[in-house]
Amino acid sequence: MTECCTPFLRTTIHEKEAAELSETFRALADTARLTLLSLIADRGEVCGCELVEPVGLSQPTVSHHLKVLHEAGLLERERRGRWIHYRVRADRLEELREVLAPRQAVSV
Amino acid sequence: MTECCTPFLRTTIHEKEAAELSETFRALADTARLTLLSLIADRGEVCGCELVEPVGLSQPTVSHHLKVLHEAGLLERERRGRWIHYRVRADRLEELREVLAPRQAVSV
DNA sequence: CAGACATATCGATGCTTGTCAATATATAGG
DNA sequence: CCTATATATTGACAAGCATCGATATGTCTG
Repeated sequence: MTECCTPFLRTTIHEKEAAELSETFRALADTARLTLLSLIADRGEVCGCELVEPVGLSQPTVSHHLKVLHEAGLLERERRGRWIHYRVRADRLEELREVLAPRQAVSV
Repeated sequence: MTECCTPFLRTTIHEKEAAELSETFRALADTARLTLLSLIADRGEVCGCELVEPVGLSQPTVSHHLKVLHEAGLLERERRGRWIHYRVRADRLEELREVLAPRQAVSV
C-alpha cells in the first residue's frame, strides 16, 4: 500500500508539461553541465572565461553547454564588457524541486 | 547510502558524483519516461500492462523505458505472477530534491 | 584603426538513444 | 504439454548530441 506518500507529480502530467520538463532534465543530464552548474553555484557568480579550464573541455564546447543551460532557464547571464557573468537561477531549481516533491495530503 | 548534504549547489561536485547524477537526470530527460513516472506516481502502484496503452508506444519501448527508470533507481518493481508492479521510489526523489536545494549558510 | 581577448557559430565526426517489428522468455491455467 | 498473456531481448535504423578545430563576432584598449 502506498498510503504514506505518493511522490512525483501530483497528478498525471500532460504531453506539453512532460515535453517541457524533459527538456530541463536533459539540460541536467550531462556531466560537463552539472560540473559547470556546480562551479557557478559554488562561486555565486562566475565569468565564463573562468569555466573553461576547470571542466577540461574546449572553449567552444563550454560555450555550447552554457548556452544549453541558459536556454533551459537554469542560468542567468549578464554581459560586462568583454566578459559574460553567470549565476544559477535559484527559482528555476525551486520549481524543479516542487515537481519532484511528494504529494501532500491526498485529495480526491 | 549517500551522504546527507553535499548537493552540487553547495559545493563543487566531483567527477564521479557528476557522472552518477547525470545518469539519473538522463533517466528523467525523456517525455515518455516522465509520463510513465507520473502515471505510476499518480496511481501509487501500477501493473506494467496498464502502462502501454496510455503512453501510446509499443510494448517493447515501454518495457525499455521502465528498465531505464528502474536501473536509475527511480522505480521499484515487484513481480506478482504474470504481472510486474511498479512503484515510484520516494527516497530517490528526495535525494534529488536535496541536490537541487539552494545553499544554506555557507559551510566552508 | 589594429591588436588582444572573450565568446559564438559552423561543419564534421563518432557515439548514444528512442523506436519498432520480430522473437524469446516467463508465468498461470487448463 | 499446450495455450494465452505479460514482459524482455535482439537487431536495425534514424535522430540527437557531445566534442573538436577552424573561424567569426563582439568588445575593450592603445
